[in-house]
Amino acid sequence: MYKKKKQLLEAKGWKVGTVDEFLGLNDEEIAYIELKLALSKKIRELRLEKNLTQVETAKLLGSSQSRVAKMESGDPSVSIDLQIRSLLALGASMEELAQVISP
Amino acid sequence: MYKKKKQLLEAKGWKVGTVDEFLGLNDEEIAYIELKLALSKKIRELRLEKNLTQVETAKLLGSSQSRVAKMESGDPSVSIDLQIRSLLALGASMEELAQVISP
DNA sequence: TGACGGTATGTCGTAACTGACATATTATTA
DNA sequence: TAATAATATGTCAGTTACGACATACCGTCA
Repeated sequence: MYKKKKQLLEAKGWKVGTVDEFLGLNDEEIAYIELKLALSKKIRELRLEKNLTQVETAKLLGSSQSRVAKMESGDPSVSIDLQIRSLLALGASMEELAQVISP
Repeated sequence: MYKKKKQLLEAKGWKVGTVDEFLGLNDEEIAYIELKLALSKKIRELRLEKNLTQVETAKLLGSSQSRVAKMESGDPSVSIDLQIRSLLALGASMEELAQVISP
């Protein structure tokens, strides 16, 4: 199974076992999850750019290390809302944000 | 008071009275609210493009008319997450989404 | 090997969001 | 004017997302 599909499923909170578990994910859901994963990567990217640990970043955001880890993995318990607020707090511009969504 | 500022404050859930209420909104918060308002407008735009009422749209989204109205007004009780999911459900592409964020 | 810094994973109580409903407001048309 | 359709506003109970904490995992360096 391709890595991207696996990530999609895992981000949805599913365990990957059989192939046809892909059924049940419609276009909107796939777009949503891909968006979340793209934001994940950008958060980690900005954090590393600034040479911050997850603990330091959590403090900066008023959050916790575990939640930062979840943000960066596209965990189902993390909303896109929080990801965007975090990116803005990390200094991302609107242009950068837009580029994450549509590179 | 300019309309945009008024919208910003109202979206934040504040009543507009005096000028210095603007204090307390930092850059990130302003960016967040502007983003929410931009998404609001796009939701209405797509809905009207499809000649849907809020009631019809609510049914399409599995939501309610009142929440659609709030989505379209950038109400503080509506998350960016819900706005994005709604836009995707209304058929918005990633490119459109990106353009909303950075026109 | 062990210790340590960084990250990942799981759980929990609380706060924020959500759909639903009631009701108010606005616009249009007879 | 009244009636009707569309939208806006307010509230609330159920759900979800949140920060916090504990603990597990992983790499690196002594």
